[in-house]
Amino acid sequence: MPELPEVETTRRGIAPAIAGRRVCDVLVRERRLRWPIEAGFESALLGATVRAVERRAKYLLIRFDTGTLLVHLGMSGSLRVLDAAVAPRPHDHWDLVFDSGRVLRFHDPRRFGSAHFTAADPLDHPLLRRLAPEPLGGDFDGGYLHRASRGRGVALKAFVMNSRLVVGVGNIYASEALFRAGLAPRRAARRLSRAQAQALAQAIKSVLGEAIETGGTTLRDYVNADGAPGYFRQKLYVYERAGEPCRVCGTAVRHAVQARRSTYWCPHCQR
DNA sequence: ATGGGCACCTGGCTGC
DNA sequence: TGCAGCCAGGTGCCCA
Repeated sequence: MPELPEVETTRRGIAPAIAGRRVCDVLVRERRLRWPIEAGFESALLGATVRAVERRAKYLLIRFDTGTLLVHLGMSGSLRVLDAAVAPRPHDHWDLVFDSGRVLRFHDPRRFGSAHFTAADPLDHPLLRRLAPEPLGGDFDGGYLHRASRGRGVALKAFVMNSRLVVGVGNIYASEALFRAGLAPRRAARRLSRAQAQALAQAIKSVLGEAIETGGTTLRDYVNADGAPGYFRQKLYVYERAGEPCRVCGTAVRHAVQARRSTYWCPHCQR
């Protein structure tokens, strides 16, 4: 499912519902996620109070008075806030029940998602420690992108999806950002001019920012904290539009597989 | 260091 | 109707 805009939309949805609330029950139905849920998960969270809900890359950081819960939604995960009386469905793997009578429920059919509790600084956690800058932050700009691309033979599509370079750009928004920047996905990173790097950084920021404002992209099963889909799909220029006319020039959108992931681009608008 | 491929898992769709 | 095959918003890890 989710790339950065969908995770951020989830964060904004769950934060007001759980901030300041205390966990009065923890139910784990399936421990076999990407990494098994540790044995101490329930006892660590029981009785804890939510201080804030933050995001780093595609991880949600639910900060409690006692530590931090790191949640990743993988490919098919979602987090919803429901009335605690609502019966769980298949693939609802764990619940945090709050003193408000609401439940934070993690749903993930493919189980590529994860949940870790840590009492230490979450930014020092092995999963977060080596992550690159946030795309919407001030550390990420054309100059940074241009410097990082020097000597790199990798294709631009894979380059912008590399979480050691910049986080949060997944398969949908990589294609969309390259379209907005007018850059062909198979061009080598080292061939980026300074101006093109600037355009690409700006395109990444604009596409992610606009997707967040629209509630993210729902292709198949993504839903926000209220169970509603995102509407950015209607604004996609190329993703899953193979053979359809480019919204700018009318040329048929093309599709190819790069590094085992589908890539879409307009052969006329992108060079 | 860099780049590429694999693995993890379920469900939905396509085509024979 | 049944079923095999393929594909899907991610990413850590292993290999050359």
